[in-house]
Amino acid sequence: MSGATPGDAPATHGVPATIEQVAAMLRARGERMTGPRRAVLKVLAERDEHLSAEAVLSRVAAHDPGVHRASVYRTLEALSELGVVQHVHVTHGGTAYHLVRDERRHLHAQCRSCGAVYDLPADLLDDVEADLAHRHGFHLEAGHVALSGRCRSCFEQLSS
Amino acid sequence: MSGATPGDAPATHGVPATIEQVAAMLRARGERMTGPRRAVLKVLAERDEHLSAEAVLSRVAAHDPGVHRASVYRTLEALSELGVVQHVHVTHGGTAYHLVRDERRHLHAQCRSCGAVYDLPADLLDDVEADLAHRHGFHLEAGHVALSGRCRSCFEQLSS
DNA sequence: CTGCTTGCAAAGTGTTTGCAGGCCC
DNA sequence: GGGCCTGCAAACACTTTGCAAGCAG
Repeated sequence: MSGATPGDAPATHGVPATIEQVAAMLRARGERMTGPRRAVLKVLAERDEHLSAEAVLSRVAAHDPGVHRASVYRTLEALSELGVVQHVHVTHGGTAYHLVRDERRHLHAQCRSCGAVYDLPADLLDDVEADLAHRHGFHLEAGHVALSGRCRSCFEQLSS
Repeated sequence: MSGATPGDAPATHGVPATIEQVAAMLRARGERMTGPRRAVLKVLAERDEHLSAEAVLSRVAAHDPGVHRASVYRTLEALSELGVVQHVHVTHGGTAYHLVRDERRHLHAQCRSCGAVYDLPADLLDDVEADLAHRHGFHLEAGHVALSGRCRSCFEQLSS
């Protein structure tokens, strides 16, 4: 028995619910759980938002100013490779990160005008994905970049 | 009568076929046709490729080393606003540019692994576009960012 | 103690901007 | 010859990297 909170599954794979589960996943690959990594996970878990690396940094820094920018970038990359974090490329300011949650799988759309990022149903592009795979051999990963366009209010503003 | 090549339409709007037509479109807005702009248009017309700003610069520089990087960026932006050039955001190295051609309207997909950009049928996302507009008020501009995924060969390489 | 991770600082990439002079129309 | 455009250089935002020390397991 480990020191995991009662009710936790061992979870050395799949979508983890606690920091200790992520720690186990890291150790299973010969990697380690550290202060900065814990801090980044906490920030991502606190809010269900799409945070830029810089936004993660400043929230981490609020509680622990010692954590360096480079460590945040390296942590986000490590957690992405683990499959615990997903990153989405957006056009405005780089890359957005969030925890992977089974219940919350979704796609992204970004407004070209105001930069806001919206969540879309996960299955929106399923048909297109199948079509691309069969007809072109291209394996779409639809969640990896935000679709671009105009949100309702920006669109109306353009017409007026 | 302007000095346009015989057979040219006046074209102060729509998709132009010659540099003089673009010049007319610029003048109609109080802007000007210049050496650097001509050079950029020539480079884009020579190849039906997706060129990065830096690639445009180096091809322009091959014939006219005096043209500055900043002018290429400003020209590409000016021509985009005119509607003569389209830009597509790709994840690897920034932004890709190409001339707008009615016959060649298309979407883009980029391989996450090798970075190659593929053209896709223009109507691929028409249904999704209509759906998003009606149900979410989001007006998709599907050609503005490249869809992401893995091309056939990179996908097969991952599985092996 | 082994070696994965960190903090630091510097470099890197792609792009933008302020300014004085130059050239289009 | 008015003012849009240019070349120049510096700044910009975001991200990556080499290195020696630090800490997890």
